[in-house]
Amino acid sequence: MLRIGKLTDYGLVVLNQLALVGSVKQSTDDIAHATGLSVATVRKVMKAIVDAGLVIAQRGSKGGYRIALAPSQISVLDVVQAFEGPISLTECSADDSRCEIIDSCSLASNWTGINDLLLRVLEGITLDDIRNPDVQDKLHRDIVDQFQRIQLVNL
Amino acid sequence: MLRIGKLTDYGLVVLNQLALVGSVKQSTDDIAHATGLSVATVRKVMKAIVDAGLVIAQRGSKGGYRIALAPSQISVLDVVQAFEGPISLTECSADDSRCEIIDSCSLASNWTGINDLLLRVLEGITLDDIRNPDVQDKLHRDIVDQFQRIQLVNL
DNA sequence: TTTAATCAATACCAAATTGGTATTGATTGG
DNA sequence: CCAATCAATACCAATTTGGTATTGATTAAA
Repeated sequence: MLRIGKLTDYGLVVLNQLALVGSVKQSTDDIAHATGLSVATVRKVMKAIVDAGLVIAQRGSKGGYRIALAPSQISVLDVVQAFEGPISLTECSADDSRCEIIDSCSLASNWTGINDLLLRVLEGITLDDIRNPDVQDKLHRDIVDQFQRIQLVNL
Repeated sequence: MLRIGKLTDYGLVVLNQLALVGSVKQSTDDIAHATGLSVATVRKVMKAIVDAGLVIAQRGSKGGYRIALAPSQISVLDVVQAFEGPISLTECSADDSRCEIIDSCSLASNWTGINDLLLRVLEGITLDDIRNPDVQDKLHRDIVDQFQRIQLVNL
């Protein structure tokens, strides 16, 4: 299900912080300090984004975290999926489950379509866009404009 | 938070059923039968879509439900909001709450932007589109095309 | 006016999820 | 070897969700 919990938000905050310092490694404590999050929570956040390959961890003394990709290469979808797992709006649009509502299950494919649509939108917004409000605003306006035009065509 | 639970899915299924029979009233039992949902669950579903004004209820003997608007006038956003309430992706983008993470709270506005974007997408898809796969597919393709073009512009 | 059909409101409960924290173990540089 | 650091897990309280049941209000019709 497409759901954005606090952890996802924290993830973006942490990635923003890591992007800020570039290739300088930062320890859990450093990150906790910089973001205002608790150390324990940061640890949980780090696990998700390390597992997702967005951040590189180095263990041991003088270890720490650094961002794995350029901010322009990290999409909001990447972050969301790192925390929420593979996103599907409904159970119907998930891979494994089968719908028990026999008669109306034709709707399932539609949720899937809507799901894809939202994923693409999230995929098109990068960490870089988010860190630069101007670019993000522009992106937003453009999409809205385009979308309204599309609506008209389909009336 | 934008989350689509089973009830929302059921809501769409029920609305689809009501759209199918047009202005003919249907009782809770009728709907339960037609959709395969339990009567108790249908009642819960009906409350949400009646409260949202998407369906008109008539009490008493020979009462029942009928759809309140043309399917082309009901958006997926309407249905989602009927069940999930006002949608905001994160608590940060909700009206009342304030973010405790002082340093990085500038990100909040970005979630709001992303949120708006997703809402517009959902707003642009109607019950009619969903019931007609062709139209929905076309809508989907168009948006994706447009979106990719926008991405290129912003590289 | 009584009755049966029907929706409305609410309350309840079990299960799953989420946010948050703590503990113990593995790795690494000095 | 040791101190710093990440990894893995386990835990818990609080909330949310799905699902059901119960009681009350309304209405048409006999």
